[in-house]
Amino acid sequence: MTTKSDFDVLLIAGDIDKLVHEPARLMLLSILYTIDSADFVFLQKQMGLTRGNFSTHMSKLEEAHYINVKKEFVDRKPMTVLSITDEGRAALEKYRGQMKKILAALG
Amino acid sequence: MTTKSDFDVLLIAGDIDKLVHEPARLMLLSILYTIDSADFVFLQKQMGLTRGNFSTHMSKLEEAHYINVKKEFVDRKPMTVLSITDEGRAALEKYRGQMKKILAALG
DNA sequence: TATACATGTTTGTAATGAAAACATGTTTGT
DNA sequence: ACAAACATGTTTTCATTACAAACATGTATA
Repeated sequence: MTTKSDFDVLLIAGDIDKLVHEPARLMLLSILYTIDSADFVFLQKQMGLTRGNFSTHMSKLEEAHYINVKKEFVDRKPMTVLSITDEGRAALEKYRGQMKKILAALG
Repeated sequence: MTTKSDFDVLLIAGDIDKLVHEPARLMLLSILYTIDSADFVFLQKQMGLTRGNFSTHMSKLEEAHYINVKKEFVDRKPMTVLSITDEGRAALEKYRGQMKKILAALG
């Protein structure tokens, strides 16, 4: 018989995607998951992050292909538009599944 | 009227307790939440961490008073027993509540 | 009595998150 | 027209952190 402790499900915490797990990025990815796309300044202000901090988190998600970053000009000013990718959706859904299991195991 | 976006609940991700949120510690705290107490070697092996890594995570949770660490001798060998504190339980429950809201907002 | 074993801790290091400083261009004020 | 303020992001710098290797201590064994 396989030894299956009552907490074995909790071990999946070790497989969590840290790129998604980090709070600021979880927030950003979740927002984009619900509203599909939004611009840099709007998101940065809503989330209460500095521009620098937001920028680095954005870049990491972009490098992972979890979001798309499109740069355009509006009223002669630069505007950066973020949108979630299919890969990003999949990653967040996987994360959600893992976290749900963990939370469920806590009763 | 207060501007309440449909993703406002996701902003609570910024208030998450990072001490609990870190995967290895979330795992450890969750295990102790379900089985109350266990020893160092058992936990370290189950969790698949090196002793050094486990030791530092343990210490951080101890410093935060989320767990108790008791050292004794068994068969003339040192044994370290970890147990969750009320404060630790409260922290994990708060964390669970926050994460549940976030996950729920994702549909 | 040395060699291996067992249990943790401390130290060294690479990665990370956060904000300040910087770069680039635009609008405003005089 | 020209400087100062504003707007949008990026790059750099810094402190913290997660991780594992090395270390310390004691025990069992050959």
